[in-house]
Amino acid sequence: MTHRRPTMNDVARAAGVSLKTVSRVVNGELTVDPALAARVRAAIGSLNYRRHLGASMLRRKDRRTGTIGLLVEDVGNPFSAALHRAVEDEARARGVHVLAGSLDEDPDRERDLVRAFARRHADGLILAPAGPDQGYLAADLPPDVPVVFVQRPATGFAGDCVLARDAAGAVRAVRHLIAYGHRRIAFLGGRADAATTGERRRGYLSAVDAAGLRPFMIDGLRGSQAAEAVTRNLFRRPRPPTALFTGRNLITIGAVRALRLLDRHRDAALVGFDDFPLADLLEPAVTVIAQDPAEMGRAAARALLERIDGETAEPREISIATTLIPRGSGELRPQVRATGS
Amino acid sequence: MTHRRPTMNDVARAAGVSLKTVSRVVNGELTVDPALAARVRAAIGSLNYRRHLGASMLRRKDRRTGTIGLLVEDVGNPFSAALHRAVEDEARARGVHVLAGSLDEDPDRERDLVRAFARRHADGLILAPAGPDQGYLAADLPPDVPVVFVQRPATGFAGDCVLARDAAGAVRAVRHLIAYGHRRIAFLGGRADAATTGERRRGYLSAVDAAGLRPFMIDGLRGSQAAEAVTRNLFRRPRPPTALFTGRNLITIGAVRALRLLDRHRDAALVGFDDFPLADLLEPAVTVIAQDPAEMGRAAARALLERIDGETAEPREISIATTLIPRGSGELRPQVRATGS
DNA sequence: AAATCGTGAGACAACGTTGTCTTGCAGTAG
DNA sequence: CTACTGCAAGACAACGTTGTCTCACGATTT
Repeated sequence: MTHRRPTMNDVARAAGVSLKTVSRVVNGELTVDPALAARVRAAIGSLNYRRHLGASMLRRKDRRTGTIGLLVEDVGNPFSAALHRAVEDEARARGVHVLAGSLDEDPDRERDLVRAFARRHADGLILAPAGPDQGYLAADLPPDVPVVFVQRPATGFAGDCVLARDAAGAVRAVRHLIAYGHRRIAFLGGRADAATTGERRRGYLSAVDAAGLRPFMIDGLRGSQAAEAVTRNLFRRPRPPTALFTGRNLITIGAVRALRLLDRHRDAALVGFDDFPLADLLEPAVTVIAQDPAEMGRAAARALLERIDGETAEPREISIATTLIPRGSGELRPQVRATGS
Repeated sequence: MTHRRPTMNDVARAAGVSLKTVSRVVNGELTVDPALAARVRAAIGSLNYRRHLGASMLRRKDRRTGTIGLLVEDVGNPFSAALHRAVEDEARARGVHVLAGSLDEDPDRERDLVRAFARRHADGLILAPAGPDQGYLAADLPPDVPVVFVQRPATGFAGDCVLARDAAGAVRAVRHLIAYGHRRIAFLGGRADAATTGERRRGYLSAVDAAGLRPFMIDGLRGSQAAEAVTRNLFRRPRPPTALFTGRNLITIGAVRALRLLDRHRDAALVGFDDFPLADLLEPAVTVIAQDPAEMGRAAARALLERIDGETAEPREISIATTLIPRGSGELRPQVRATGS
């Protein structure tokens, strides 16, 4: 006799009851005599029986798998990892598990992973959109599987959406620098097509405009090294900026490296979007507009779990505040006085 | 008519073939006339049919789900996140998806999550053991589901094991400090029952012994704040250490904070186990024994996928080298000359 | 005391898919 | 021209579970 997985039938035989009674006990129905139920549970224990999830799901159509999918930019970066962790905590409190995947800003990968999670019967999805359009979700996802978007808004599919107040945060950063006397403030932004970058850029522009300054933007930076190179070039120009506003944590780190190499880290001001670990231990410590990835994760998970529990209200947009954390680098005053008025 | 999920039968009717033929096409069997297969595929496309994973798994017993489970200490910490990312990349190349969970060093949670993943038919598990014994795996996991352990060895269950050379790395760190003239070297370690801490402590002790020095250990630190507090107390003593060797990244960071606050960061030497982002940008930059979490993740994933593909050799132990990265903090010489011989 | 009700427990079918067996048909050898 | 082979494609059962229906039995009502 080979190592066969025990079935409800085996349990029923061992306990001397019918198959159906075992099913009832396993599903916690209360219409079973306690003595019988105890016998069944004993048999389950001694056979080490586990219900076959597939068979169960096959029979009952409404069945939840107790799994949600989380699709973020990169499970390895601190922002996504913190969000993941918060989602996991919130889910765990409800007995729900989390499947996570990294998109790498690749729309094809986004669609692939959505399909994969749909096949695995995820009860719902938390998605940080990578592609420009999420219309495909209607076709790839069963109609009763809700999606909550985080970080970036979605196009072409309705769902709750948890966003940081990107534009407001950017305005705050620029005003802060202006308050410290800066008039040449450069913006170093990420990929041009990412919605977050767009919002931050918009905030930068409007604040710069409102103050009557000339905007100075470099867009489309992909990573820390690109940001470092660009920053070094920036300070070779005849009239370099006196302050930098960087659009995301990797760019901020690249800028810090460049300023350090150029030995400008004590006079060029820097405010970064996104907090990052150890920002407070650098010299000078880095002033940031902090998002709250944990709060975003919690909010997204809560919204999703409510939808899964049947909430049918109109999709909401939940926006999570950003905080300016002054640490030093953003409070440096310009060294070279502007010659104008 | 309600929104019913299309079945193979629906596809068969639409394509004018039998149910079984659809099954053959879906499973890529080659015994189907190309013209028929094309008709079937067209029908699948127009109905947007997806095979019901549960029903499929129910019927074929050998079926892989294409999912592996990853159980790490905390998906939010940089080490685990990097490992996760590497596992995901390696798995993705084989079309396999990754379910991840955080254990928080809690043995109960470890067992819970293993059960949860078993229920979801994970094809295999990568586990960084939290508890002292993994004997329960034999009962909770079907006999054909392989487990690969990372970071810490397992007890009571056979499986491949991917470890960093913890003891060797610790010896290296201590020798490095000794070479720079230190004779009072303190060790700040993590939880006493974690195998990694044990190994690192062992390495510290043997290197200190070999040099004829007196060991000086503080164990059981849980996080960054505990490490910070302990370090501050340490330097209030009459003869404080001239060098610190810290047992993991969170402890290193706590120690850095304390040294900074005490303004000892320019004279007390520090070598940390585990690299961490921005260690090179601190002042002084932090010398570390770097593990290679990405390499560990890749090795673990490869080993697991081989096992899943039927590899049956004896369990291997794969050990991944650590690297000493000198950056400054570990090359500070002791300021107060020892008065001895 | 007969009729009614409520409740616990079993019989049976069905979920969507795949393994096995059978059928039908064309091609080929005798 | 018959018999046999090979192969594509269909018929049917089975996987392990749960929904629905039915039955038996004791308690309550008339």
